[in-house]
Amino acid sequence: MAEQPRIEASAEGPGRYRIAPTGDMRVPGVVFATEDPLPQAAGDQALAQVVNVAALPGIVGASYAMPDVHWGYGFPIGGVAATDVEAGGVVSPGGVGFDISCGVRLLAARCDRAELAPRLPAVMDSLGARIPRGAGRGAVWELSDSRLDRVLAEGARHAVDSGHGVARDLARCEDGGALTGAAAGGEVGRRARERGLGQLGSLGSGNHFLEVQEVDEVYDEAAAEAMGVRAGQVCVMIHCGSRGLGHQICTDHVRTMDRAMRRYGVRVADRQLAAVPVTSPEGEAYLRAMAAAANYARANRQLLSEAARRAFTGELGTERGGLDLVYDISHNVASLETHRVDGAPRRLCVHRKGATRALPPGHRDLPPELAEVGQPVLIPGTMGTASYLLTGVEGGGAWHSACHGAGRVRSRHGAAREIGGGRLRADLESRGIAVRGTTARGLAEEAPTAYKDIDAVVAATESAGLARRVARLVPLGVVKG
DNA sequence: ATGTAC
Repeated sequence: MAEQPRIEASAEGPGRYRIAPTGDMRVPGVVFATEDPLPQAAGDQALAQVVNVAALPGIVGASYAMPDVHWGYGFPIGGVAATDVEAGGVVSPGGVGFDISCGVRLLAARCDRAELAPRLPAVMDSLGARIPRGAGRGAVWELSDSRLDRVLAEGARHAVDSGHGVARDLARCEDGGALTGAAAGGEVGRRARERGLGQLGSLGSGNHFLEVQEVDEVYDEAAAEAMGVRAGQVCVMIHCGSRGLGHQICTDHVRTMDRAMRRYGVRVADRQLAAVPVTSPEGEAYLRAMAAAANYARANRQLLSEAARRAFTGELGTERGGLDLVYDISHNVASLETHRVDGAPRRLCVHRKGATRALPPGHRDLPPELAEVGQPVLIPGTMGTASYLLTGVEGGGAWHSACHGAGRVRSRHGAAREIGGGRLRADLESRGIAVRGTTARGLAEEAPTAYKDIDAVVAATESAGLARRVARLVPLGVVKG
């Protein structure tokens, strides 16, 4: 176990802690938190990982940690790191995570809680029957090889073009629903493709979910209205990623980089930080494969949205059951962005792993209808707890990034030992939250006690000036992966 | 997160 690094309050403002550069660190560590900046889990090495990331070739600014930071593979989950592409900056699959483009989508229903209430059990049953979940195969849309190619290249756009959604959906997806520059060749290996064929339109497992929610509180009426949500409204939130395809791509490219690193003279503090220069053939190949997996994840959330729409319209009719996309955003991805560094614009490879992009009002990457309010930032809560809709703010730190969720503080095993799934289900149902899917063990592993308090994480994110609250959502029903 | 171990 590495020694816990020294961390101190930052002079740059409230809600910030700093790890001064020592040893091989090229930049400081910056941890955003209101109090107790140390991750709570016993043996959690997240801060040591913040230090390791600070030593990556080409890193600029700082090695950042969001308020929900916890221990991950190589990089901490809740970590943000940018490298200077033209100054030998590296790209690392560990800085994106195994679940490439894991993310969240929020849809707004055309009804309120009271209108839905009599039909909620039937809607939940229909969702339970329509939403593939759990490990392994199961898909809303079984793909042929050529269809998979289109999904990898065009993401949610191909799903919509094929009748799975409406054109307006794409305007409300980050990057218009498709990252450009996705792999056209062997960067996505045969095993990754095989795993992807049978999983498009599926939740997966762990903390992934589809929830029916109610808008519990609105903090900014104007922003909420621009985004298409209002108090009392029913919403659907989907949290999932690129399933086995993204996992296999990460595995394959970590192995390739682990072998290639020496050739580029890249030395890292932890083998799990395997990295190569962004401009190297291996770096470019990873970014193309990552984009393909990101497109798969976006199409995955699009297909699940369609399944949810069928469940809602089936029970509520085509008018009341309509689901309008609020936004779709990833929290596990690297992107090439231009930012000012020491006063000059630089091309950066920004790794966000368990961190959400949070563009401020007026940013040119926003669609016109969101230009005034900023980028919607979707923060999924833990089962049975609140979720949040935030928006990016001017001057947001960490290259315009925010948190991504509550952040685990107890292992799956530890969580399951603490509370039985049966009791948890009874607790949820006694609070009027319908649960469909998963096993007792699956429920117990995701117990709210295994996570930080989402309200506190979001408050810390806001007070650190990373993003601000637009609305809070609470669950009415959950379909667990 | 993950055909929860190559």
